[in-house]
Amino acid sequence: MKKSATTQQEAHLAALRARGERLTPQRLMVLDAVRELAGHQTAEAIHEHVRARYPYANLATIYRALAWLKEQVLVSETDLGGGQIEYEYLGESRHHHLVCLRCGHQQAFGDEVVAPLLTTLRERFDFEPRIDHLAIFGTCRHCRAAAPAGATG
Amino acid sequence: MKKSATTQQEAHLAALRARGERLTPQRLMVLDAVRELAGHQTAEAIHEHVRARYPYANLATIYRALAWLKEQVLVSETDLGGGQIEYEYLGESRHHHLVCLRCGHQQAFGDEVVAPLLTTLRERFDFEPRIDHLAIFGTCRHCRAAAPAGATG
DNA sequence: ATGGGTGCAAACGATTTGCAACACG
DNA sequence: CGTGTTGCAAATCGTTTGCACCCAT
Repeated sequence: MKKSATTQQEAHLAALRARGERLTPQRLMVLDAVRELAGHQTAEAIHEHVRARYPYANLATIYRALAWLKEQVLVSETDLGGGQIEYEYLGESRHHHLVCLRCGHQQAFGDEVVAPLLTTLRERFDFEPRIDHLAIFGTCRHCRAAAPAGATG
Repeated sequence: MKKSATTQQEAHLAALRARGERLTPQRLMVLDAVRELAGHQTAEAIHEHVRARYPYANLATIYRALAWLKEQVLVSETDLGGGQIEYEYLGESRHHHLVCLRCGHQQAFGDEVVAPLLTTLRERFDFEPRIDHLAIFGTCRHCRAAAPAGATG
């Protein structure tokens, strides 16, 4: 019997309130935006989305809300090297991405693929990893087929 | 019979020359700097190091040389989130780092720990990963012991 | 001569911050 | 009521770029 994502979410938010954290409208709007947009989003894209309903929304506030949401493990922050940081909603299930260096194609994969690595790190180094999102660069299947190995750039 | 790192290096450089790549003094100096400094270094630190011998060295050139060295897989680029990109010499053996979110402590670990993950990605997604350096954040053994789990920030 | 590399200085632009007014708990 | 948050605008600062000159091929 698995609770729905929404219920889970509500519980999470309630816990935050109980901890005395401030769930301001702006923060909630940013959370909604990240959830609705889905996938990696830039601060600016999130800003636009929020602006649609709340025109006074300020970019600085978006950044501050995202930083806070990241602390609360509700949002992940990833730098795909595009000069802009990307944010993503963290639902119940973590997932990661394979990014092709040639064509830019992105493919998601589940957290279970990374789980063994995490276990190893815990056992061998007594280190508790906190991997919210992993971006692994390389060459996708299409580009592998299209060109001989070796060249990466 | 394993060749020395230096010989290996020379072979690599010779191969570049053969390919028609330009091994300018500046690029060589940057390569040396990264190798001598060891560990993650910022562009500025590398700049300082090179400057000691070649006062005319320019930051912009350092950046351009680093970008080139990265393409040649002689140097890795990592963003540890400190607002500055860090560069590291890529010797024969890859290694990665565990970074503690609390105390900032860094611990290196060998590529063999990551190897199984790479294999999985290859087999399951036909994706050829190119992981020059991985920075995994989390809580180190000391901080784990010092404080109860849960809190990450 | 020709294409690329370098030095210099100026531009860039995503993110951060100071401050006063304001809202939440 | 007091501490934390927001909005606004300006600052920050690591990195990139335009351009003229120089080098190696």
